[in-house]
Amino acid sequence: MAGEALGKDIGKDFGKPRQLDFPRPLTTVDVVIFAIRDDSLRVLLVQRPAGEGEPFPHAWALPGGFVDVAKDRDLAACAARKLREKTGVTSPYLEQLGSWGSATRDPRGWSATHAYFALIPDQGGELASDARWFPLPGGRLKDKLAFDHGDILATAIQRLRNKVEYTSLPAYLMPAEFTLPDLQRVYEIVLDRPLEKSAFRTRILSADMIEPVAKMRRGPNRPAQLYRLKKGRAPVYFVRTFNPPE
Amino acid sequence: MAGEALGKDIGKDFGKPRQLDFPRPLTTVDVVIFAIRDDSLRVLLVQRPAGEGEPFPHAWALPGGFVDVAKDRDLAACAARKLREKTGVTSPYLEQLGSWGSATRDPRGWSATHAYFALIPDQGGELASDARWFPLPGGRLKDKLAFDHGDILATAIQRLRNKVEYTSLPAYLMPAEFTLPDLQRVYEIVLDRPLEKSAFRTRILSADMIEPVAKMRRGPNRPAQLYRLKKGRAPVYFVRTFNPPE
DNA sequence: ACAATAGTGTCTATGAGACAATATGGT
DNA sequence: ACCATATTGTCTCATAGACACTATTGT
Repeated sequence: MAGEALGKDIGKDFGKPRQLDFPRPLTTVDVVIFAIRDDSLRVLLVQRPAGEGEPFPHAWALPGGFVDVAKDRDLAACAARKLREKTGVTSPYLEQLGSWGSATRDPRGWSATHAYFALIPDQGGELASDARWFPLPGGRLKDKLAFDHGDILATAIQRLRNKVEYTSLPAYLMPAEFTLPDLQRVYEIVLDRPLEKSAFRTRILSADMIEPVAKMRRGPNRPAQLYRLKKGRAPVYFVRTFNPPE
Repeated sequence: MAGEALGKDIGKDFGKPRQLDFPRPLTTVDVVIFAIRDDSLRVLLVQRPAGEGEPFPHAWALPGGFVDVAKDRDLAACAARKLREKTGVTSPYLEQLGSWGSATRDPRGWSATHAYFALIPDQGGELASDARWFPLPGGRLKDKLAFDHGDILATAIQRLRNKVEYTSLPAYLMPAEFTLPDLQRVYEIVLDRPLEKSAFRTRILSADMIEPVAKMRRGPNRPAQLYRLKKGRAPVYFVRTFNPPE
């Protein structure tokens, strides 16, 4: 069976496929999905199944799986499909994080995963029953994850924090309409340190990435202007970082 | 034959490998190798073979090839091996660039490549006979490359230029000893614009990334202090970019 | 002395950090 | 009026950009 499937793929158009006749690594795609929930940064994890031959039974892992050469046109489409299947989100911020491949990361054999990195707004309720949002206190996850997913997650958190210093990425974690203090709070959650109100506002407003809507957020105090992301959601790169506090 | 090779990989430790019984994408690693030669940024390309069943015969391509599950412990080792085979360099700057995978990028079937990005000093003479250093006038390559290697190369150039704005990466393109004007020249070659001498020197020297050696470069004018990279070659990130000229 | 390049200093503009001051709603 | 939060303003500091100036070699 394996031979037939592989042979069909190999022998299609070429007379002498000798050079393709060697074992191929497994190919997977995994997605690190971040969202802000309950005032903290969270990552979506799924529990590994416990069937026979399944590696890391019951362990928590990044959502992902094998590339389906029939269904997936390319890697990004595969990542988008996995994100959609788990969260229903179709138009997120999705970027490639990197790839991890080695002889030992999967007990089933030499395998390589293409890791992606998604930012989505808080989606309210419904999740697949095997999925959960895990908080990341101090930018770390307590639990050990399946495969090398702990490494991949750590890399994703580092990349997110690093980019938040000088880009508009947190905008993709916001709901459709939000205030400047809301946005600042999200920056502070991700960076885990307070930012200066005044400098923050100057920077965001001069970046020309958001526009006011004709509404105010009302509460028991002075109302705040509501904004939304401008169309053409390309992330903005600032010329200077928020100065780290050493 | 194909079935036997695949079966050996699959059936090793598990009783019911049903879930692995599907076609696997091809897995390759490609390396974008940059160096400065003759006062210009160059990339190392190799010519595709012309045997039967070979895709893109005679076309130029990035050095790379299939992951060898017997020889390569992991992806980085595979990339380092390919770099070593083509250039003899063993201790370069090597980082992951990203991965490209789709049903159509290789006529032999669904394939994914893990692309790496290397910076090496100019190595003087000897190259494999199928390899050549191509200049990149204006940050572009005239020739069409095999597969999607043109896209990969363009991404690598963009990443290099972007990082050069705020990191010490060009240091890895320098020979063991170099002067500050030498280093500035390399920055200018990569960025394709002149930089201010004074600001450049202040920035590099305060970054604590190089140290003077007890020698001067002599010429028909004032001698220049020679420097070398400090040990622990981690790249330095500056807190501000060189201001782009808009 | 002169050419040529190495290296330093001076002045200005920009934007962050600190923090004070003001604005505007609900109660 | 008072509280709480939003929004703006003021002052200082660090660093890039522009550009002038000084230093040191070979010829």
